[in-house]
Amino acid sequence: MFKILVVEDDKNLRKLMTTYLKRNGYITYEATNGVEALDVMDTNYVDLIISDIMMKEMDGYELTKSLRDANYTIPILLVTAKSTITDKKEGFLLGADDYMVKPIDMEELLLRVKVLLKRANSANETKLIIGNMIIDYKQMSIIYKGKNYQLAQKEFQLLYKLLSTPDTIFTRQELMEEIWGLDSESDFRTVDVHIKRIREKLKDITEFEIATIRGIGYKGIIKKKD
Amino acid sequence: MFKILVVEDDKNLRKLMTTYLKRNGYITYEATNGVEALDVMDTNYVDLIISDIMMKEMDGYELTKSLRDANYTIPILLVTAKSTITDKKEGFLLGADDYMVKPIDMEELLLRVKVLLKRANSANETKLIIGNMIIDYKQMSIIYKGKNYQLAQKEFQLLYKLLSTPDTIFTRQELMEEIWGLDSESDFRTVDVHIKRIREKLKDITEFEIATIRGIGYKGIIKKKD
DNA sequence: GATATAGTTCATAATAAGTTCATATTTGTT
DNA sequence: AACAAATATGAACTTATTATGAACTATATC
Repeated sequence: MFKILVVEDDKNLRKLMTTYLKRNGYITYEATNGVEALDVMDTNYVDLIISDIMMKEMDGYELTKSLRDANYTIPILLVTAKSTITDKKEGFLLGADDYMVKPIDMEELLLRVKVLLKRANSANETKLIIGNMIIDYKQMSIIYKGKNYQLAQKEFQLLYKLLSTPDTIFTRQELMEEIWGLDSESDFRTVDVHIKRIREKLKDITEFEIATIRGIGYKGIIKKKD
Repeated sequence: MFKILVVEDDKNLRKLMTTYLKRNGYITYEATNGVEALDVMDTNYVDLIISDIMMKEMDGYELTKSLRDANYTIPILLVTAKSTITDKKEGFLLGADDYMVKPIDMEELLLRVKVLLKRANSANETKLIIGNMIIDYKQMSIIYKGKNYQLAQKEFQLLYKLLSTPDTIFTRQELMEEIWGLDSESDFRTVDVHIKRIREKLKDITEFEIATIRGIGYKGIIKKKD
């Protein structure tokens, strides 16, 4: 199910929104300002952000900007009491995806959330999203907390294979056949070396692990949080 | 430039919107109902539709539905005097992308149009602004810290392509097809030479980088400042 | 038609990816 | 604890791909 982070310092409004969202099948996280929001995102995968603009510590504009700067494409819906055109312009320019003015009509909120999620998800085709890590097959890139990790081609394919079917054991044979091709003459130990290099290059990422299954092969494990 | 079809039976409002849009660099078409709108689309390419809901002949809902049924993904912004939630729901469910209630604030209309186009096109601007660097496609110029850098045509197009969709890997094949044309007989190594010359000529600019993806192609990277 | 500019090709150097292998370390078994 | 078997690791090596410089060709400019 989709996970929505509600950033709002007014407790009543925040509760109203999360209750409404939960009742409609969304999982919600809460934060009272931008800094808290970033904290939540550090440890949880979030599909969409609904954020107030005026808040202490870090406001909605700053939150939007810092997420976009870090290459996050997550949909952001800004909410505000002010409705001057300058405010709207500011929000849109910084990369917000939608904008609603208080008082918020909850029905409309749900509708807009739905539209935003639909749009974001149809562009997520060949991506594996594991916690804070995004593995994009097409771009051959791994993004973790805004940082880009570079793997060589064989390494990347190996990792993708292991994590797209987690908890499943693959023999070296199987991995070689799929990634090197049926006719490969390379030694099976080559797989070990690649696994070693993946572990080394991605040692900062705690979201997953490649486990050795002695006598058989390897499997990808996705580590669950809380 | 972008082409916008305004579907509205109230002549005054229609003129107001088209005037405003034209003044901001859009090309506009007009229609007074859904049937006329479909006629216009039959003979003209349109990037976005702004449509009233209540109209004779074919209303905004029907127009939206018939376009979506025909698999058009063109962005549609519905405009209405009614603002009940049922109406909004109806519009969104049928596949509209945004919704505005009369009276229309023209500044806000412009903002929403821009966001919708960007989303649909993700290449809204003909200028790329990356930190201190401005890449103007029309003028084929690159300005960085007040200084002008001159690239040859092919070089410029390559750079523009890479930076207008950053972080995306392009194969030499893809780059050639897009810039040289489908039927080009030139060697793929030619791309390498151009890349080399771009890097050489723009080596002072730290805002971006062209990364080699060994075995695949190249990608543009926009470097974030802290 | 001379000159400059852009674009292409090609040979060679440089580099990164992939492989192999010898050795260290870990793991499971008795 | 001792042993065997398997895996991890570091480094050397091989291969494939890209970068580079320079020559060459086409195109535009005067």
